[in-house]
Amino acid sequence: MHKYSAPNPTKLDRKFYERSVVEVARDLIGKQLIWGAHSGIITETEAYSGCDDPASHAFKGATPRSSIMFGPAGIAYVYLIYGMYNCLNIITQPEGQGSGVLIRGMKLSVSQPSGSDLSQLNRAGDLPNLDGSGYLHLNGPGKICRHLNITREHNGISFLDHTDYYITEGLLDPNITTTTRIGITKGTDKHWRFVLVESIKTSLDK
DNA sequence: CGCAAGATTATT
DNA sequence: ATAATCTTGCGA
Repeated sequence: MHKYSAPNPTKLDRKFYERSVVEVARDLIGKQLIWGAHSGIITETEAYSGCDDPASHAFKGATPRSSIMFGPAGIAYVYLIYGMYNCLNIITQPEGQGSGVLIRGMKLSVSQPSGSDLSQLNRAGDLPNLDGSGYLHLNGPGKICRHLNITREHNGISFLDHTDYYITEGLLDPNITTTTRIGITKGTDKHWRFVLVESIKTSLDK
């Protein structure tokens, strides 16, 4: 059984996001993401650093697209990949450094399961729920944005000063593993992918 | 201005 | 394995 932080958890603040991108990526695992009417536990992240990371959009410096990565921490960076999927990132580190965390997986709270959601709801052995309802495991950055209706229109919104877009405390003591990052051809040596162990699919899952 | 590559996903 | 689909950034 998981332990959750106390009710009325505090919103993660600028100091949290301003740290090293790898630390922030790791520490976002198990946190609760609030996105409008949606909320869920973050289960998978990847760190993308700046000029030292060839896989990062910030590698070659600020471009029209990547300049947001060099801005202040705690800001959403949403980009389109392969012409059809959006990806949500959160900018980290002090201004001018160019880095961000890709949100790759989450357990979305589903209080009124219906239709196609029903067949995908996770059941036995899964994370317990905050409110007694179900979780939908969104494993993949494109799936998250599709389900939560996150688009490039949200590029630049702040997680620090909105009442309906923010991240709070979640699991008290999450088990986290690291692997190399997914879907990239450069920077494959860095183990900057973080996964909540309890969310890893096993043969016992349905 | 043309073009290749891309932090993905669903399907075969 | 591969198609789908279009933006971005680079080089000419």
